[in-house]
Amino acid sequence: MKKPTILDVADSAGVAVGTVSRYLNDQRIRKDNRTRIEQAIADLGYRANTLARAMKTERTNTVGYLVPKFDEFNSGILTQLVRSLRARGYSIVTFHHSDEADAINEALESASSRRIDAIILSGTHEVTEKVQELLSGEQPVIIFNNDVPGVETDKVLVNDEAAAQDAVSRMIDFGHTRIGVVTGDLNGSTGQNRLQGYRKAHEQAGLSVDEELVYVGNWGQLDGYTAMDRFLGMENPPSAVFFSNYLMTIGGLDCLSSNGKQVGKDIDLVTFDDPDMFRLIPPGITAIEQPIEQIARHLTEIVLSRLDGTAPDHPRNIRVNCALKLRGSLGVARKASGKTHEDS
Amino acid sequence: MKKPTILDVADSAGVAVGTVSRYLNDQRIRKDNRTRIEQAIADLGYRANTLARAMKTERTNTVGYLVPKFDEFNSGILTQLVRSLRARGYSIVTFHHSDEADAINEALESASSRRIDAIILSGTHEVTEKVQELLSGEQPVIIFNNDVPGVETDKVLVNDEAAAQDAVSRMIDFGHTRIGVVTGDLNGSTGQNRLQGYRKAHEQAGLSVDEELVYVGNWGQLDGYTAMDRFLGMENPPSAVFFSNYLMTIGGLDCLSSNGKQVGKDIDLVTFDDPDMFRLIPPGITAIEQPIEQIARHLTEIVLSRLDGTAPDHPRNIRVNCALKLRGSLGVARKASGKTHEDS
DNA sequence: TTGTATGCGTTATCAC
DNA sequence: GTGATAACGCATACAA
Repeated sequence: MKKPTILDVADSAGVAVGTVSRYLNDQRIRKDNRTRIEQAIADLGYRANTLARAMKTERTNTVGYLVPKFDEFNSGILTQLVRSLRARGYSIVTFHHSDEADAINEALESASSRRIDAIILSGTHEVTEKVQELLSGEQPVIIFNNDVPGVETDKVLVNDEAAAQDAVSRMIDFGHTRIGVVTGDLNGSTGQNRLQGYRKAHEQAGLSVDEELVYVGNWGQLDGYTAMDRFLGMENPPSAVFFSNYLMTIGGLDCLSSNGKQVGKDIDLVTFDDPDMFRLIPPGITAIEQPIEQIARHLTEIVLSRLDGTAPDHPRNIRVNCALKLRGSLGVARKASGKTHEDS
Repeated sequence: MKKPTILDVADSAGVAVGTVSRYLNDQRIRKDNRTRIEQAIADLGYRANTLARAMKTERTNTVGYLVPKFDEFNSGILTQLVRSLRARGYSIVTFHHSDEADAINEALESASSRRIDAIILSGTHEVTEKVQELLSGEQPVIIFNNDVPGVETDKVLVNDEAAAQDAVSRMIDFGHTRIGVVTGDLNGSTGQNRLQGYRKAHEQAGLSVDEELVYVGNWGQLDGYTAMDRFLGMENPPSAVFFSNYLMTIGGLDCLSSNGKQVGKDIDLVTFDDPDMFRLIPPGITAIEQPIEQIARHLTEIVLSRLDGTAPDHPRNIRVNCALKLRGSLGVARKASGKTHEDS
């Protein structure tokens, strides 16, 4: 028993297919025809075939979402996007690539082959050429989180450098002069800029950076562990560490705990990303909170306006700010600073 | 400049469309034709139109993934699924419904209208009727995590009741007699079974359950906070609490921290779900670890076999076991039990 | 093995 | 407003 088509509906309602089609697309219809069509649809359990529609309209009402992994941040964005885009009739097809070039290519080809209407992606340097190819097509591409430099398209990024600089400056304010940094892949803007913020903070304070304290990882938990392990093994270890994302921070915390070191006492710690649990890990992890809702809102707005055709011709370039959540892991006890704004 | 079609490729290669089509579908082709077609495809940047193909083949190579929210558990499963299904040419379109009936219906209608080949869903009681409708169609439906009773289809579930019972029994072993429980929505099997495990453990130990200690929440962080707050306010508070998922645990931890209570000292705590950070929250949260990889593997295997047609006629019903990770939050210090296996 | 023709379920373009 | 009909891009049965 095959799925009913528009033709079955037309038969059952005693009208022509064109009329049914017009009904489905909210065009003017005689009232009695309308009721009979609705009846027929209900009787037959008819569901419009999106594929056939897409063939004519060149619109699949589908948006691609391509990220390196579904971590807390990307899942959070996805949650919002599914909701807000679904409200406008769009579905989201997801891809993740683990930063592997093959996976990225496969995903982009699949996306292209599926004729998705737009793609939202967290950039990687690997991505550049394929994205250029996409851009030469007619599908809007929106980049978030990790920039793909040299690509001219809509972007929603956080102010990585400024946020990192601000955070590290705070660490310096608290009296730290030897601050370790664990950053992610430097091929991406995120890794680069967060490290750059770390350097700028030092520069501004007239401190020089001991390159031994700069650890370049790849965003993974293990990287954080390894980095912290190296720091702890040093003759002159850092008194505080700045982590560029939460997964590496978890690794670092794991290492500290394995070595019996106490955060906020033996060593201070500040991190990019603020998952809920950081508040609960004593003495509270000082963290840079990325405004997930805000980012998702911008993405939604941009996607929809591009698809509506109401977007400006030039690519938009949005930078959102992050908030530093001061908590015990930046030794508040050690030096009672004037304002320590904590979330309630 | 429109996207090239199979016809353009055929022209450019000097062959007929049928030949190109056969090439695309890995059928036998004369060698020289093959090379010329490949050349043409490269020249034109041709990408097969999945939609048009799907209209003929009735296969979209798309699998739907419908969950209440993209939390750590569901995101973890999704990560694995995207990878393993992509390897077989399938893309995943995601939906989340926040347990709202409207959202569920919309998602299922969208899925149906998109002619996805199969759908993997974390059940809800709300889902029942619509799922039945789907099942009467030809799309395979695979249920995981939360059962939809009365629906006959493939299922991959964890042994909720046994795992909970085991965990609570351990708590009783440790000397607890007043154990609070915070469970999720009792309309779902997950909430029901985990609570049932709690009851069974009591029964088996000859303890009666004080119904005052049973808090029914809805899986959210706030529920955990509220529950713990109520427990703490009691005249005769529980000496330990069992949480049915990690989000509620976070809420509970938050409440404890706000009230200056120490886990593993003032109160013991065991939870379903084991996100990485639970190891790091002192003194370590004793947790029931769900085997995400294993679940995802089963789901993949079932989906693929259904789509291959190699699956048995009868629905499969898989139950996987969970591991209890004993940590400090179940007062090991208080009563040194014989075996306390901790992950290394 | 290859070319040709038909149809998949819609929408859009016509006359009516 | 409505009905008939030609596309959309591909796979496939059939003829060559």
